[in-house]
Amino acid sequence: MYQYQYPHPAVTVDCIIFGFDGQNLKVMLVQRKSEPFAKMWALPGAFVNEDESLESCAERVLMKEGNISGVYLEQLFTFGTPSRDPRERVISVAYMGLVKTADFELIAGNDELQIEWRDVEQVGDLAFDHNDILATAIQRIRGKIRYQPIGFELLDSKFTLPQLQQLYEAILGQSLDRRNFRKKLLSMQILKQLSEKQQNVAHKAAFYYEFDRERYEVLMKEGIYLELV
Amino acid sequence: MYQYQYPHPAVTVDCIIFGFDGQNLKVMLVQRKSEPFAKMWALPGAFVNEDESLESCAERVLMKEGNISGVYLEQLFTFGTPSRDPRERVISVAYMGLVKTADFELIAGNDELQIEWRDVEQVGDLAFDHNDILATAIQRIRGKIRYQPIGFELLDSKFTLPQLQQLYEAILGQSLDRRNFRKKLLSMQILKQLSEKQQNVAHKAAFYYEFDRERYEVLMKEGIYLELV
DNA sequence: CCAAAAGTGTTTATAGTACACCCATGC
DNA sequence: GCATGGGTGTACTATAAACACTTTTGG
Repeated sequence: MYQYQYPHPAVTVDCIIFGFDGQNLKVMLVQRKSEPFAKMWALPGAFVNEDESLESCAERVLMKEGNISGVYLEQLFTFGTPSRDPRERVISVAYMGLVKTADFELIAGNDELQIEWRDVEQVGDLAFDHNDILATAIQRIRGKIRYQPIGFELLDSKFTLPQLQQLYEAILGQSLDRRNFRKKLLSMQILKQLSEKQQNVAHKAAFYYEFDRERYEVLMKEGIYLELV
Repeated sequence: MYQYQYPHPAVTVDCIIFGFDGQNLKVMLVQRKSEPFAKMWALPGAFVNEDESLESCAERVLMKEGNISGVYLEQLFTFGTPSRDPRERVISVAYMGLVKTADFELIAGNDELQIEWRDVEQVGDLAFDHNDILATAIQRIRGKIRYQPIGFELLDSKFTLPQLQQLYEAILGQSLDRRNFRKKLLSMQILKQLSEKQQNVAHKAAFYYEFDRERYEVLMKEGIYLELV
């Protein structure tokens, strides 16, 4: 038993993990085994341990659900409505993660019946206030992808420009002009073209590119403001 | 005594309240009466009550320190490094507030020796990790003022364009061209010019303007993206 | 040779930037 | 009449937006 002089809320970290399958933006969901909200789908999360930072807690969740580490993570928002959990006062710090789905091995935790990637447009009613959390995350990724090179976190390290454009279109929910998209992305010089091309495609093969992180860091140090789309 | 089966951290809300004195951007600081960090300056804050939302807690802090309500508040970030408070694990949800200093009556709380507006450039060492929190807030306001009409929250409802420009220059830490600044702000049509002018100034009197909130909301509904500076 | 998707340039419109002089007011 | 700060317009540059045809590949 843990005793305190004043009431202390429980604190969890809930994770919105976005992935991309080449067509649509996906989010990782788990199906709860126990009450409250048994059998409902929810965002993966964990209670924060006593000596663990919030970010480490998010990393622990990723390790638990998919045996993965070292991915892009950012704090999203903290949800603290007193009634958001029927058991007790629970404050949830939400983290947004961007991963390559291929690197992830989905492993349902002990409290979970299933785990899966779900299209962000086909998420039904989630447990707790997780629909609100997801909505906040979608808003964040839509805003951020325009001026920070976070899209690359969702693709393999080698990707074609049409794949990158498809990702932007899926996230923004609108189509973009191919010529203008290429012109803009290439003009910032944060992409390295490889000599390698796509193989076995029934049309002209696209070149692969890589994100040039060093070049990007140089631009950031110079205080250059990117507007990617 | 409050008992829990698992350890629960304490949760506080700390507030970064920005004000503007016509020249420089100010932040509200309180001087701590007791340990830890006795006599040091800190951001005003409070422990979150059991049945209070995070936002209500921030509002309570504002009411306590300055008997004010109904001001602009937004959640900034949650700071949760395990060692950030030497007493016990304390997670702090930071809120940023923008106020008109004239509306505020500074009232030192029971735990506080003093309370004052301090120039953001002249804040020394603060208690806890409050220098980090302040740095995050300055970054946020600098980013946000470029595309959201939050500057008006720091000025009287009637203001002149040179006053508004002075505010932008203070926040961004750079000077702006007067003609271009006026052109841009006026072109978005979110300012209403009043017939009234400045009085008793030893130079040409400037016209007063008001922020046109209804017009702004219409623009937002149309999905128009403003870039104010 | 056909279908499918990749690659490519130019023109036009819009927005940003740089810059200097006259005007109104109080003392 | 002088010092102080308010108000204004134009030319130039850079960026954004619109738009159609040719190329490569597998089947």
